[in-house]
Amino acid sequence: MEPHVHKISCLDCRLADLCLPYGLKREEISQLTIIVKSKRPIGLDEYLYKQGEQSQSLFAVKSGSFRTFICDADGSEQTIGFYLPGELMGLDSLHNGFFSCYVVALETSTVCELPLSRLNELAVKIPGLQAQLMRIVGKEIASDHDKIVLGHRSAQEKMASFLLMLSKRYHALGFSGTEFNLTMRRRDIANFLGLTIETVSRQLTDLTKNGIITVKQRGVHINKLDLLKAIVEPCLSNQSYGVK
Amino acid sequence: MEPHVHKISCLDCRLADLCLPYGLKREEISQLTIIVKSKRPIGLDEYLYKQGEQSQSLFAVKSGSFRTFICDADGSEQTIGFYLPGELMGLDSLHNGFFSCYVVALETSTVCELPLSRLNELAVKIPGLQAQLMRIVGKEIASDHDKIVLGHRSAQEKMASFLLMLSKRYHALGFSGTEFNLTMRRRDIANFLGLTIETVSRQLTDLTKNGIITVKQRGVHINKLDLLKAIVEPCLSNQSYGVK
DNA sequence: CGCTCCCTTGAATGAGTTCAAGGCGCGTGG
DNA sequence: CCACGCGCCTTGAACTCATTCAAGGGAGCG
Repeated sequence: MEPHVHKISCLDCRLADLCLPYGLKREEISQLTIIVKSKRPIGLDEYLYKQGEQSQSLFAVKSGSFRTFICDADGSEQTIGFYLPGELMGLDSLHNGFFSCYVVALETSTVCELPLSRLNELAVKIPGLQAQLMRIVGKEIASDHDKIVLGHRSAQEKMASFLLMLSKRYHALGFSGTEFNLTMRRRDIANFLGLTIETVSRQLTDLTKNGIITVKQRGVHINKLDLLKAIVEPCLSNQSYGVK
Repeated sequence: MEPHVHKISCLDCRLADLCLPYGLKREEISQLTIIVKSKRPIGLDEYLYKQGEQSQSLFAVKSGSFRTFICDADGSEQTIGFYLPGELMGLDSLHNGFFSCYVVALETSTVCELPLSRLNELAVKIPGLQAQLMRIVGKEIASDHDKIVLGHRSAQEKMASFLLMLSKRYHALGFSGTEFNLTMRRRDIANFLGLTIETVSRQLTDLTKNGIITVKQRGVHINKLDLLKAIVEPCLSNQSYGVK
């Protein structure tokens, strides 16, 4: 028996305002819903797509989380980032139609598939959709710039930034911004931040000793958000100009 | 007397194939030309736009070169990248309508201004323009990913990558890929790569001692392109899948 | 229970920074 | 035309932060 894939309309999706439908009229969202393909859940360590594959679609995270990384010539991974619900994956493929990254699930996760051909058709008809797509793309670029800057910072600043980045994103999703689970392994964090596992571990220990956070396995509790922000402060660009 | 600004049509521009007009029909390029505003030249160290300013336009480099950077809370600069002719600046502002970077000229340079309102109108009418805009945006994202990865590399690899990146881009512009001038200062290179000026200097010296390059002031000659590539090799993602 | 994977901790090493000094090229003004 | 001064770049030596190497603890699972 075929597993039944329950299709949720973008109209009912609680992530709509963080995702493509933001700013669209009900009627327009209905049209968007039509082109969205639901996929079966992606399991832990399962690939959503691979570097070099031809891209037919973009993907929005419906639930769970993903890690995206590039593979070097010698086969070693370079984690580029993490995706949480509401975020759009596959934008890198707009360049030439091929994915330039791997995307792998950090837990059992679900996605909405957006076939590019149909998305482009619709974007021409719905200017608001085009606009939102551009906003999302611009956000991706701005966030990549933050990552570039972060790469030049100390281990402590990297670690603090990483935690704050997650805190903000979980908060925006309506979850707690001070208590959440790290769905990625330490080595993923280390690889993402350009540090070793040992350094990540030591940084977490230091933050714990200072009473700023409490860590229990993958679980993190931020006790002193202000102190965490104070660590990151000097490397923050003043870029909160009217952010949505 | 008003300085006369000579307007060159995109039809005649030798950069057209590297810029927005790529893939458009002659008729469509004419329409694009109409919305392009020529601006007076930008002088050395002059700003094209600043972080926090409202964005009305994107800008294409017509001649010269630019540096883009973010300012920290404490006022220190973080160079994000460099722009050469044919490249599009201001994509980061698509996020929320405000520039998240500064852009400053590294030499006397000229740009084409593309008012966003008119560009968006036109993109709806010309699907090919929309497509090319998306390709450019995707390229920006892919190149940002390369920069993130580069941030985790050794000083030698960073330096070699930087030179190769310039080599490729100059070559694509029809200039020599093995002999060119660095239009940026050492401190800009250092800041971009997340190194100190001293380290950049030492790396250049090392490459010179190995006979790989010859440096005279801002002038660089790559003697052994293959050796330079060999240094970068291990950090290259296999991402030349059908690149234009 | 014993394996494996994940994470932590400690000590030695090293790449890149910091600090300090000096050289080179270029514009300015005598 | 030369002298001076300033910015830009290079070089050397000491230091430091993160890495590397090595060992051990703890959770989850067959």
